[in-house]
Amino acid sequence: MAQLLTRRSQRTREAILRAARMHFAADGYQRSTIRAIAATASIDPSLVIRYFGSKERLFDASLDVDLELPDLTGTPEELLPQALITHFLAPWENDSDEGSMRLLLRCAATNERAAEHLRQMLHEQFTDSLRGALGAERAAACGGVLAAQLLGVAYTRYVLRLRPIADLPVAALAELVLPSLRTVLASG
Amino acid sequence: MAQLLTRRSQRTREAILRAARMHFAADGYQRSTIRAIAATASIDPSLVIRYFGSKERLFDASLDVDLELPDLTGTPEELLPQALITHFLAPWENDSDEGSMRLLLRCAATNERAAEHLRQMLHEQFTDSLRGALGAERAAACGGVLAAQLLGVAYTRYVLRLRPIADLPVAALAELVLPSLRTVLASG
DNA sequence: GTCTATAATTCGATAGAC
DNA sequence: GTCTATCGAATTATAGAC
Repeated sequence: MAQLLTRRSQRTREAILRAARMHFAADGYQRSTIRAIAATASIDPSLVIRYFGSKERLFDASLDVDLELPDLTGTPEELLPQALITHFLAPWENDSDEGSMRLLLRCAATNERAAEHLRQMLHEQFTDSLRGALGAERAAACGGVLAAQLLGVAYTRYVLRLRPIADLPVAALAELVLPSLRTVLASG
Repeated sequence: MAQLLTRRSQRTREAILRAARMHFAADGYQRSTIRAIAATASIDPSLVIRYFGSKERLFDASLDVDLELPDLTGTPEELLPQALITHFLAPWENDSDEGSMRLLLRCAATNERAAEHLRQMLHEQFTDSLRGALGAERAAACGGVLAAQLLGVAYTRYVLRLRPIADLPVAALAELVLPSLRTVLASG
């Protein structure tokens, strides 16, 4: 009995989180109202507060996502650019996940809390993943520019939706960006 | 007499616009309140409405900025990457201008009106400037990736403030990005 | 666990005195 | 042209019934 209620509350909690990510990703923090999030989740607005305490804590919970970069240790350097762009763009391309990644990039622009989250995620996951493939020294030399380029593609494609970058199939996009990534690795 | 009043109202109008750009650039559209903008401009909140009609029209006026890219027609191709990065980053580096450029990049992430403004500015000014130097065909082939890369640097440095890109002197940053820009021009 | 009702703020915008 | 006072709407968050 208690188990049933617990399961049900788990589902409610996840429904709230899913709806919150959708709204935060689409409209940013301020314009996303608890009422609208609750409506999307088909529950009462007061439940959002009951489950997450406040709008700000709900936002924090929504920001808790992963790049899910694989371990690149041992990847041959000529395959690294392709691996980087493929795995880096994957969480954005994959729409089964309702905008939890776009959320970070979008909100980091006007919300310091989200920005700190994104910086830390890039520092811990992206840079570390790179270090496994390139070693500490070269990863430090290349990491910044690589991050800027990949962030640029993501911002242009998923946030700003600027053509032609926003319209290309992901494979064509990768082809277009690969030469630059190779250059960075070669010159770093 | 009428002239004196007109000049004074001109100053007031400009003070409001300057304060608005500061707040919009720092906090985005929603979190920037008319009251706070008026306080920064040292005037009464109702004057903001009187001068600009509404918060939204004030926002539109704040978005009306220029990349001020020079005419690149005839620029030798080996000098083009350096010219691009220098002139593209200039309006962001120049802090005499109180964040009117950062405003665009930041707000475009969560405000469709700002996004449309930025897209149009890039389309009209950046792409056209490139067309003068490369011709229509090659400008179309290279423009997208170049825009993504430069936007990536700008987003990383001025909006996200991710190190090391955010901390580098602008000359060192240009050196770091130049190889990639050359590669794009060479492969486009 | 869920919902109704509402308290407490805060905001954009207006009316009118000076 | 500028300021005081305030309206009306929207928001987060809470209290308490069921």
